[in-house]
Amino acid sequence: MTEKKRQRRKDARPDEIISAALKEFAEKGYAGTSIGSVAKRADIARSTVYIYFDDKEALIRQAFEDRIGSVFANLEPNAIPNDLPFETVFQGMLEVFYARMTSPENLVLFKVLVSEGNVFPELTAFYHSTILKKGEGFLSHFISQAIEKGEVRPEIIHYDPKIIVAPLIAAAMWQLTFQKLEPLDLPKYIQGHVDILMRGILIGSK
Amino acid sequence: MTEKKRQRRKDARPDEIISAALKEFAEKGYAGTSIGSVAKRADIARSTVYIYFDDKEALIRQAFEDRIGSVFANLEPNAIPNDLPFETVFQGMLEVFYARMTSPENLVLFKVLVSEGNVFPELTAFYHSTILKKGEGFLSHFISQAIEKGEVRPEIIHYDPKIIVAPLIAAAMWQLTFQKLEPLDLPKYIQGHVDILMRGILIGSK
DNA sequence: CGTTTTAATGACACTTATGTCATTAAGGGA
DNA sequence: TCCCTTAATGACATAAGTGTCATTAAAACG
Repeated sequence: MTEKKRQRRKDARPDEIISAALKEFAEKGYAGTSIGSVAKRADIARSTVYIYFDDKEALIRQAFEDRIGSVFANLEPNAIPNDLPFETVFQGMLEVFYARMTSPENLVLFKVLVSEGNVFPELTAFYHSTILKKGEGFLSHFISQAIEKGEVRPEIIHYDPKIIVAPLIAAAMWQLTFQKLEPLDLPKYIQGHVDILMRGILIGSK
Repeated sequence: MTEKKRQRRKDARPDEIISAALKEFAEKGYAGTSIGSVAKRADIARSTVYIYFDDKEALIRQAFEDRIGSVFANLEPNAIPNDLPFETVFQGMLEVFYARMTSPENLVLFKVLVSEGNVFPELTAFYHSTILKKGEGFLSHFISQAIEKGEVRPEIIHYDPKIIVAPLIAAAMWQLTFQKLEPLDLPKYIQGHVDILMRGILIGSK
């Protein structure tokens, strides 16, 4: 059996606890997770958790604040290359979005959001403004550029931009719920998304 | 205050309890709901619930079995009119799907599924085979017909059919989570879905 | 090396939920 | 109308989780 020795690591603890918590949340859901199980997973005493977090609510709050950034980190609207055809750039962009949205890291947050959105409206609002609005802004900007350059039908700007990325949201949803049962063939799925969408929004069909 | 009098209603109880449970689940989530709160909502004693259901798990199981049917009830592939243009029929079909998928009844099941899918894999499997596979089959059949009639590009059959209805799943997802914050303009959303999709999959663009 | 600080712990009191069961009374049949 | 079946209830025992606090010991410091 592994001998245990107390360790004092004030700085590292919070992050370790959050990581452990997110793993638990992914498995049992937020409401189904006890502080005790988080502590066990982090390999510390239950009461130690209370040194760093007031309660489970503070834990999920902090988790959102800490981890939500990674989803859209390092995405700069200005970084979009202006000389390549829309379709090429768009596909590249989508691939990044898909990878990030379907990452285990983001899927947990997503899952907690769906389950506990009613209970913690601030989390919903936070995710909405941080991830979705940012993504939507990024997307709109990008589409506008393409319209100006005459590549995309101008009417498109009047549609709900969510339509454009709906398959992305659906994919996250799907992976979250049915991955084990029938995992998505993501590259193929993306290809379908891009093909149909491009024909749907580009000026002049192939 | 309302005077209470015991009532013996063996036949009606199970359904009343399930209804109360689903309302609770919608508000607090499955894991966050106690048998006590369900009983209170159904206006009966807590122990009465145990007469009809072994435990909370039995309750959600029964709820799925009872209520899942309504989503795709009365949908017959053969009932699809064969003489109207694909776009017209498809839009009509989508409208029905949207209405059913975003109904509160279905959204609760959906929510429970996302939150508790890991904990109760059978529920996931049940929903998958009952709702999704059925919907997918229905859709594929419909698309095939349209391809045969020369209305839809034949390549479409090779795509993941989920792409076609992804905006539908995304819409359910959205309503479930962000309805209060930023409700979908469903008719407009559907219009966007249909427009882009039709241009994307029909033979010859407008 | 001895002292001091404080992170970490285990035990305690408390709250909330579960599942069972003997008791009660609704209401249909004789 | 009275009785008898059994649906419904309230009370009980048990289990699981919460948050607090005095005690312990790691490790930084002089």
